[in-house]
Formats: sequence, structure tokens, C-alpha cells
Amino acid sequence: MDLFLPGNPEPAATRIVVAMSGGVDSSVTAGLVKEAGYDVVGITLQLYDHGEAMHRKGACCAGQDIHDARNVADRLGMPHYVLDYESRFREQVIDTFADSYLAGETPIPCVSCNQTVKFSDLLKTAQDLGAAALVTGHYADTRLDETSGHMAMYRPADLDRDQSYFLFATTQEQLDFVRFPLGHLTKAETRAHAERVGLEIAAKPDSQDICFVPNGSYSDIIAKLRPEAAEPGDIVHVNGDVLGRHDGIIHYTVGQRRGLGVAAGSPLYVVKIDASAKQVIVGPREALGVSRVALRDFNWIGGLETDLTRGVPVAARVRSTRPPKPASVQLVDGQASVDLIEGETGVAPGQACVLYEHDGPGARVLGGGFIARAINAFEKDAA
RNA sequence: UGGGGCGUCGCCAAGUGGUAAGGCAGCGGCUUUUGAUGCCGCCAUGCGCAGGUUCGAAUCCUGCCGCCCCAG
Repeated sequence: MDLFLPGNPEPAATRIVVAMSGGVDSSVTAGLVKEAGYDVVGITLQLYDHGEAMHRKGACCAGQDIHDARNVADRLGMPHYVLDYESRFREQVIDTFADSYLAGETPIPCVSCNQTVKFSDLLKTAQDLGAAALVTGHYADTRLDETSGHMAMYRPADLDRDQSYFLFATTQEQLDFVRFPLGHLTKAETRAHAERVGLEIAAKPDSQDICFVPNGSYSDIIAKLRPEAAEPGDIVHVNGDVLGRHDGIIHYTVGQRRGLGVAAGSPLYVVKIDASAKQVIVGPREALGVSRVALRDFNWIGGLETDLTRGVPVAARVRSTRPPKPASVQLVDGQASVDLIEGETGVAPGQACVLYEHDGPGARVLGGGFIARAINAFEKDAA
């Protein structure tokens, strides 16, 4: 394991902070760094209420998981701290999440959590503790770019677990300080490590769903925080026909098929959400085609030498579960937009468009942005 | 109350004597470290109601009920 620390310091004299969620991945990460001889400090963030999520599977950073993290730290023989980040998490992740839905978007809380709570607040805490690096259990790879002297991010060895999509907003400065030791491992290898070290949580289920949402009913939470987003409205066909009613735009996302409750002979998909009119606009599958997306909060970690004012060929993902597809990115007047050469479907504003060097394994992560607007293929033709 | 047509799952819709297709919606599951998509499975012992004919009827006959259309 190479942490690429500047100056190759003596491990025993080098403090490393490991973010421990209580899950298998971060626990093994802590174990690996400890085994490498570093002065490891484990930190677990308490992100939301302890009551509700106490025994829920797939949660992280609350209740049982905090106990699990503490037990792992004890087992590994490292100091462990639990920090109360509830208010920060609420302000920077949950409120942002709710506001996004209110605006008719589909947020991606894992990204905002990484970019604020973890890589901003926790990172600063790690620096305050004198750490040389903040290490997490993300499945992504980082390596030193010899020419620039800066770290670069790559897709991990285990493409099935690739979490680089959720890390696109990591700035170069943050990237130079964080490390992801699991980037070379498959999930199976990680679990094998967990068993080898004797971690009780070796067989713990993978986390999934939104961590702070109990039972997957995220709409309940938003309805509580932003009641307006739960107000009923019309379901309108792209041809203008009003087909039915819905119970709030929070229940829908672009590309969604199920849950419309409208029978039209052939499947209907959500094409667009008009928050101000409280309308969910639906249409046939063909109406989902998107050829271009406009990005906001654009982050570029693909090297300073790239001239983004000209179209730069990349591979882009508009969803975490799809492979990167050929595209080109361009910066015009500071606004980033991406042309999707083969087109994509079900592209929802609020989601991330993440850019890679190419569509193959081991590709460098070049950055990306949040999708501000998706231009439908037919709209483009019309214009 | 002259003529014609129609009534099959929540919606649409095959089936015209041989023991209820399919699509949409819905439900369940798999997949997924966001929301989706996708895939798999389930979903009418009964065909407006009541009788009758027949070995056998959603399919034929009779009556009733309800819609629709054309004529008044």
C-alpha cells in the first residue's frame, strides 16, 4: 500500500486520520493503514439522530454503526473519536437535498456529503490533528502525477464498486490530502481482509439507499422539511393533455416510469418536472433522449494544461450505474456543458455528470458538475 | 321504448361453441453506496344481470339493466 505521502515520511512518525463509518470498507481501510505502521486515528462522524436509524441495515454514521466503528478501532488498537456533525450534516446535506427536490431536481446527497462534511469539515479536523492525510474507504484510486506533483484520481480496480462518480467534486487541494487505499481491491478482497483481521463486521451488509432516510421513504423527510414539494399537481403529457394528478413532485424524477398511475397503452416516463407549476410532465421513452447537458459547480481535476474553452473529448457518466460514454466538454464564458455523442436517457437535473479520460477501466477522473439543465435531443433539432 | 351498436381485470383490448391473449396501471423480487432505468414474477374459477339451449357458452336464444349513435 502506497499512500504517496510527500517526502516518504517514516510511518510510525506519521499521523493518518481514517474516516470510519462502521462499515466493512472503512474498517478494513483503517486496518490496512494501521498494519502499514502509521500513527492512525479513527474518526467517526455522527451525522444524524441516534434513535430512528439505530438498528437499520444499510445505514451509516449513526447508532449501531458508531458502536461498530468503536469496536473495530479497539480491536485494531487505535484511538477513536466520535465527532458530532449533526448540525453541519443537516445544513449542508439534508437541507440541500430538500431544497433540490423543492426545485424539481433530483439531488445526490452522497456528493454533497463528500464535498462538504467529509472533504471540507473532516479534512480540516484531520489537518488540525496534524495528520499527513485523510484516508477513507471509497472505491477510487489516487496516484501521484509525477509531472505536476499533484495527485490524480482514477477509477478503481473493482469497477462494480466504482465510487468515483460520487467524488467528482473533490478539488485538487482536497485530492492532494485524501487517500483511498481500497482502490486496488475488489469488494471480495476487502471482506477477506476483514475476516483475516478478525473484524466482527466482516459480513455486515453493504450500505445502500440514502443513509439518513429510514426505510427508503425519503419523501416523508422532504415533506416534513419542505411541505410545498408534497403539494399535489397535474400529470401532463408532452402533447399537453392532462392525464392525472400526483401527490407532490418529490415523488418523481426524470426517467421514472413506475408510480405514475396513468395507463396509456404504452409506458410513460417522467420527461420533466416543472416545480413552479407543480407539474410532472410525462411522455414516451423517445422523449427522454438527451444530447447535451449544462453543468453548474463545475470542477476540473484533469490537469491545468487542458484548454477547456475548446471542446475536449472525454467520457461522461450521467448516472452512477452506467458506463462512461463518449462525450466532449467545453467551457464557454465560464459555463461548462457536455455534448453526449451517443445521447443518454433519463438525465435528471441535480444529478452529476462526471467526466473521465476515456471509457475503459482505470480511466482518470477529470471532474464534472451538477446537471443544471438537460437539452432534449428533439429540442436541439428544433432549435 | 323507430332503427342500429355496445357492455370481457383499475384503463385499453383479443376472443363468435371447447373450457378467458396481450399492452398499460398496480403489487412483489433481483440489480443499484443517490433518485431512476432495466430484468424476473404475480395479477379475471370468470366475461353487465337473470334465465334457457348444449356434453360443453364470454361466444347461441329470451328477458332485464346500462351506455352510445342515427333518426324523431
